[in-house]
Amino acid sequence: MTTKCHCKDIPAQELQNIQAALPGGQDIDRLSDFFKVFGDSTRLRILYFLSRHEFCVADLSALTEMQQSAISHQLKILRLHRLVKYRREGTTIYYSLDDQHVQKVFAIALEHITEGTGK
Amino acid sequence: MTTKCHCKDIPAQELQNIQAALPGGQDIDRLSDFFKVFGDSTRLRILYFLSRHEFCVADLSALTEMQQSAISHQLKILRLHRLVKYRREGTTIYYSLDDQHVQKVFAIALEHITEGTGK
DNA sequence: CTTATATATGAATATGTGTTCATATATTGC
DNA sequence: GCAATATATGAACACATATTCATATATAAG
Repeated sequence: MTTKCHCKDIPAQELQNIQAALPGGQDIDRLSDFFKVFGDSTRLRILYFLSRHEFCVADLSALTEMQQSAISHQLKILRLHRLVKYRREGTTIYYSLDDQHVQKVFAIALEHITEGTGK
Repeated sequence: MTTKCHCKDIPAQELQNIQAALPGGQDIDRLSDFFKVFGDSTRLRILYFLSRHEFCVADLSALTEMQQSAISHQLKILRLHRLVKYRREGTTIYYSLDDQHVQKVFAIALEHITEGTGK
């Protein structure tokens, strides 16, 4: 749907260009899905712990003080988004980070959080 | 709650250090709240448009093809998280980005999304 | 094959969240 | 004051999602 600008100073042509350059609907959805993964404190804590060390499910359960089942469910989500990988050793499964971007995203988000008057 | 590692090769001391270094519960919550804001495609599109130009509510409504009310609700969330700012001109209110990190976060997320086999 | 252990999974539930609808507020011009 | 316009807001609803409980799967040891 082409848009008509209600405001005075934006040429219709420029508006159209901007709208046309919007990443496709699918890309936007993939982007928001990516961020959704980080939008949960349990998953965030799991990612934090894995950023320091490889851990098995039981340990993540203990570290986060959450039930094993909850951790397994969240690890599945992290797996599907390729943010963690795992290896089996007997009955134990060790998880670790599978993405170099995780650390970067953390760093920038922290910048935002900590800026301003100790907000 | 101090944790006892179920796995063989991690010294209890190191575990404790890792858990102790976890950002406080409040910080984790603020972090996940920050990401939650990006975890919605409507908000993401608004942020994208604002990254290209300042816009009034009616224009954002037209560009996103969503009702004015929905846009206002989302803009409120973006305001509360200090991601956008606004200025009034008559009855019209112009919104723009209020955070330098937004662009960076976008870039890194896109890296993640576009890596691999055109996933 | 049976038991024990570690992890995964499905169903149920409770809580959170985005959109819509109706309406309120704020500004401008008359 | 009143009408018109742009935006904001509260309630309702529909939908998504995180956790729990019970149970299934997988591996190892005997």
